[in-house]
Amino acid sequence: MHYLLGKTIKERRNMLHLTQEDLAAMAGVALRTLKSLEVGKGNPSINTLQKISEVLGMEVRLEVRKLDN
Amino acid sequence: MHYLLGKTIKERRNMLHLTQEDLAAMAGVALRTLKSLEVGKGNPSINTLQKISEVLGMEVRLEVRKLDN
DNA sequence: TCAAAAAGGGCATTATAATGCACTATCTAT
DNA sequence: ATAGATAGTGCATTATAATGCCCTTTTTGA
Repeated sequence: MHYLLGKTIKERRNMLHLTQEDLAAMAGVALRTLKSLEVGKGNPSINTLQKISEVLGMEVRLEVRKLDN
Repeated sequence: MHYLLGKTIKERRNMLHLTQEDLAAMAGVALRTLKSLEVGKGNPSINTLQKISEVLGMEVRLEVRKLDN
């Protein structure tokens, strides 16, 4: 269901040359959690998402949908 | 912690003239869940957030942080 | 090649989000 | 002012996210 989310995280992580282990440690989330997330499994809380996003220099935003797609 | 998130949801909901009961029903989440979320309590999953965002014509996005704030 | 590193997954446990219920507080029209 | 509608909260329960352990698969550098 959140395949795109995991894909985004994985791509950004690779772009920064971080391993899953690096990112998980830096973000303060369990490696197992990050692994699952990246392959699109699970339904992360925004806490988890934000901790990871922080390290990736990204942010979770809630915004009005742009017209069209 | 997610005070801003709840505030955003509440503002958008009022803008659309929906009650918490309306929104919760339309989004398919428990009223209790929405209430807590709007006052900044809890740590919603992105599923919950997305269901609510959908009804509000909003979306949860993960994007690279803009330079500065 | 092939050994080490990195990624992916099964499963049990723990922490906590989601929910229901019942109540109180606040807002809103009359 | 006051009744009904809407919003906020405490607490117990249920569903599930987060985690740890351990093993398999895939990738990568020498």
